[in-house]
Amino acid sequence: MTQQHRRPTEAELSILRVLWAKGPSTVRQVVERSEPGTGYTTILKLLQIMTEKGLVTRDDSQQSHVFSPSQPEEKTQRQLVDDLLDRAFGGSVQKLVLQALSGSKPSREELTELRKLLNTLDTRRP
Amino acid sequence: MTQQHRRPTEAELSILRVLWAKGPSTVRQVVERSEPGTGYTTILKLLQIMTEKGLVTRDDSQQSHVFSPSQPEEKTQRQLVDDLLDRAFGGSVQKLVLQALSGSKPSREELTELRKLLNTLDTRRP
DNA sequence: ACATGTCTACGAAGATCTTCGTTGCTTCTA
DNA sequence: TAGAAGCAACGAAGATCTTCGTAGACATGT
Repeated sequence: MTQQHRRPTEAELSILRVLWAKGPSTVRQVVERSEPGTGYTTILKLLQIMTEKGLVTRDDSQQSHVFSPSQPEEKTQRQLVDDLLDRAFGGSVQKLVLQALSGSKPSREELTELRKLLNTLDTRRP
Repeated sequence: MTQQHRRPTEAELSILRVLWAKGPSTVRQVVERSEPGTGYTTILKLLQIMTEKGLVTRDDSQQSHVFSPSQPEEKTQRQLVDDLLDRAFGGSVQKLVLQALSGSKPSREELTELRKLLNTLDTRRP
């Protein structure tokens, strides 16, 4: 049975952000690398729950367990985008991209990059 | 004081989807226009809460109140995208667009549309 | 007037999420 | 070796979200 992944909650996502940015980490490291204000046991508990859910994997060969994301950053991000696409945009990628871009006022460089991206997707087409 | 909008919850968003698609609606109409399985009073309660939060406005001049989104669809969508951008993509529009597109395998027509969109944003540049 | 149907309001239960205190185990150190 | 420090496990409280039963207001038709 493939463990189906529920969308990470708010607090879970903030932990995943740390693991993505800083790599595999102990509880203490996650605490230090997070925005201050959240207690040690809170983060420990969250990591335990995330382990149960399959969001992270735990290496307990050492005294202090080390946690890693169980999926690559990109895969989780894609799930989140697909989810938002369904829930708020009726599946229209175009609308989503439009809102993303209109909010951020992208630089000319970013626009150029995005054009390249479109070209890549186009030529890669089956 | 401007009522600051918290991100709509799951159930709230599914009601907003109906109001966006079908226009101002009574409770009964929202029920009929939603996926079946949710009771009348549940949706009534949600609309009451959404009214308190300022997510919808209520016209109670008639016997059956009529609810409308208090913000245009696009504004709420942009808030949701900006939010996801912050929470999951470190603010990188590019990454978000990449994931959105790689998930959906857009048609050539869609890609053309997106190019037009990029051009528009480019020439509109300050 | 009364019964029936429709409506809003309200409260509370159940589910999920977040937070942290406490406990007991292990490791370090004086 | 005794005490202190660091660690995971657990349980439970509090917050938020979702669901619905019940009650009361209002209209309609007989």
